[in-house]
Amino acid sequence: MTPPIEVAEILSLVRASGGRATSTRRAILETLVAHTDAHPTAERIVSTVRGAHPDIAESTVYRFLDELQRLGVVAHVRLGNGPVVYHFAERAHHHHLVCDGCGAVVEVSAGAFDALRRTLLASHGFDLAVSHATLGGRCASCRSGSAPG
Amino acid sequence: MTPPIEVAEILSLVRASGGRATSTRRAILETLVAHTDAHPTAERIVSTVRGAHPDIAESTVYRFLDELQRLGVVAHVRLGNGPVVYHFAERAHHHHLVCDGCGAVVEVSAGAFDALRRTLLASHGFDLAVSHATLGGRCASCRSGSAPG
DNA sequence: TTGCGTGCAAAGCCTTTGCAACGGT
DNA sequence: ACCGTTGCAAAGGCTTTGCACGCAA
Repeated sequence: MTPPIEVAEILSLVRASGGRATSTRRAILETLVAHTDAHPTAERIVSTVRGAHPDIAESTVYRFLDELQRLGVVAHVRLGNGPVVYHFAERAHHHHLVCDGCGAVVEVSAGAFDALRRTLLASHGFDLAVSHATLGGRCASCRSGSAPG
Repeated sequence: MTPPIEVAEILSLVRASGGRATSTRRAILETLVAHTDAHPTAERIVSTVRGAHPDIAESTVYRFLDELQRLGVVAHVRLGNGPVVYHFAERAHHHHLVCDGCGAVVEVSAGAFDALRRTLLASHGFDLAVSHATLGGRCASCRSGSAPG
């Protein structure tokens, strides 16, 4: 039930779900693995993959990322107002705090959310994703200053 | 420090910050007050305001909502993939759970977040907004069924 | 009178869609 | 051979921007 994070395993999962393991998809996955600790946008993924596949289309990346998301392999997150960023669902044991004042993004380990997660499951039957939260608020430095951005 | 939720008070706040109290702005605020318990999009606000101001431009609404957000009067929230929705910051004592499977939006009272809020403040100096959270996960009905959307 | 606010129209950013050719199984 | 996948290009949804006129303070 735990989605894999190795290229070969993910491609097996794709095949098992009726999809096909193409070289383009392998290249996209390799890029994602290389960015495991970052939060690449679709555009960033495209330009990295172009190293190996110069003709890859943006739409291909969007479509495959969508499928990976459906399979539970990756999650997409909105940080601030920019484009969506992607990351492996299993690898991302953190959530994001986005400052309303300056737009800074702070990562918090998912452990801080354990209690909340249990609460939401009990009260609303809602299973909070370990990887998928973006919370607004005001960061330490914006709070010490006075005015909003 | 608590932002007001009455039209006249908000317009005073706008003036105090160097802005001007125009009839267009009054109409936008009245629309927001009328939608206090909903989550209107910019488009919804525009079409409602057109009742009183047929020629109001979308850009005017976006610009004023931006300013209200800077003043801390309203917050904007992303629910799912659609357009941003707006609401009064003070009135919204709830957060949003968005189901990754079916897109359903569940509201949770902010009280459930009190413990988390204290934790984040202590550990990261981050002041979680009472009104600004959107959490991903899987809702009760999608969990009882088996497959994702 | 000063300069912010406004409508209009156009551009912008990110993402999705249609379609014919391609390629995995 | 079948059918999912791809590149290309165009459209799409939502939001922002430029500019000249109008109006609040």
